[in-house]
Amino acid sequence: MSGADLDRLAATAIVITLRAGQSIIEEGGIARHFFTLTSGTARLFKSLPDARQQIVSFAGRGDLLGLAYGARYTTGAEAVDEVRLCRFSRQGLHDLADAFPDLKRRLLSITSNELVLAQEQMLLLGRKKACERLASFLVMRAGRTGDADAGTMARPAGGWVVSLPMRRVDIADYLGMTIETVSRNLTLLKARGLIGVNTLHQVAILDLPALECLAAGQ
Amino acid sequence: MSGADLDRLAATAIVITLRAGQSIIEEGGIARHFFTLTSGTARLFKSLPDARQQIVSFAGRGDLLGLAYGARYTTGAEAVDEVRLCRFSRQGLHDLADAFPDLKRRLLSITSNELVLAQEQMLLLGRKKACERLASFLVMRAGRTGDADAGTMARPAGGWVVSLPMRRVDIADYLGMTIETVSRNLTLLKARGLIGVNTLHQVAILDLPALECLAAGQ
DNA sequence: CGGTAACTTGAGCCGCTTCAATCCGCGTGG
DNA sequence: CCACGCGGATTGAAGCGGCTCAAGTTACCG
Repeated sequence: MSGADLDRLAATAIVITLRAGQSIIEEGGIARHFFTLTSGTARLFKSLPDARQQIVSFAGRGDLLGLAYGARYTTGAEAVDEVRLCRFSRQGLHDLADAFPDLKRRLLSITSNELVLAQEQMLLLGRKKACERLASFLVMRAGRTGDADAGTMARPAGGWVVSLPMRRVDIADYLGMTIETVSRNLTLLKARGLIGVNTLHQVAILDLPALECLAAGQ
Repeated sequence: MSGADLDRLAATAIVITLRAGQSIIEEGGIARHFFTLTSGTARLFKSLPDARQQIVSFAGRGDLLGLAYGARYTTGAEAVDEVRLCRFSRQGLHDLADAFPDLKRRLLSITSNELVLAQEQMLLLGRKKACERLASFLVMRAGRTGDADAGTMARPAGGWVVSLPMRRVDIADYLGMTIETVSRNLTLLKARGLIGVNTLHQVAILDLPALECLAAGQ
């Protein structure tokens, strides 16, 4: 996006700050806006009538929300921790996309990328065992090299440190399992010496190669 | 795509016919081409080293293969039954997309659509029970209103007839379960009077509302 | 410190997988 | 035209991984 594009878009922008748990996008609602996340983490999810939930992705700083859909939002979005975002008119983007082909290329690139991630997640949900899922999740989180506030990591003496701003129930809903299974397998990975659990929301990766191996299903 | 675009693209095209089981795209291979499927059905899949497989989608007539990826194919593709397709140069498409912004819009629309379907499938794989998965699959297949040769349906006296060109193992790999569970649940749905199994590759939907209800998780 | 929400741990159970046997459909050749 | 053979599908029995339910523990916040 060039500076001029951004300026025109910025004219319709509203800055919003939300606390943990508050709703950003209502699943099935009419898609009037889209958002850019400037700080914090959000969960994008789909639900079944009896409250079963599947988190489709976590969004961090710089990510766009509410884009890849038609007239209605097909996923909901909620704040995982304190979230700041800019709200834009959806129509504004469409006008802009018509005027600036480069923007379309950018949107295509973002969407393609999300599709590849979604397909990787389908492999995880359909075919991986619980501990492989958790390993995949931790490796993926470690790969977010500080591009999001909540996903920052550093390399202290103890190894890679991964921050997990979400609660266990979010991890469970992302990996298609229960909080108990998440908890048990975290303990398991810790007992095997692959990770260290520093606090509830911070995990140290002690043996990244072994974790990657597990994540790959070997 | 306008006629002129197609003409330029067609200059690089090669028509290919494959038998059931033959490979179209090798997972992880360098992405030199893309394909349009003109008849038959293909499976797109991702694999783990120990041969566990997840089918990410089935492609029918008119679908594009090998598009939404980077330098390498992130999913493999194989023929489910006899498949005819046109092979195009990937570079040709990129040149064309730069010259004709409308094509980009089209690609974005296709990719967005696939993303929405992928997210729906994540909900299925992560949170639905075996019989709900099978019901979802059959309803989805019934929804393909004859846009693909292999997915055609008609409405005879007995109800909607859905054609399933793929084998049970493909259905299992698509729904994240085993062939035995697929088979058992087909028998179950039949016993409940929701479907009738005409042949191995053709199922009659006798109670679509009930099947949709089951698919939605109610 | 107390209170509460979130997390961990334990015990028992259930749905799906695994392993194995049988059945069916279809093509082939006698 | 029918017997045979083979790959794929169904059915059965047993085991197990993850779920459910329940209790205990920890982190966090006023």
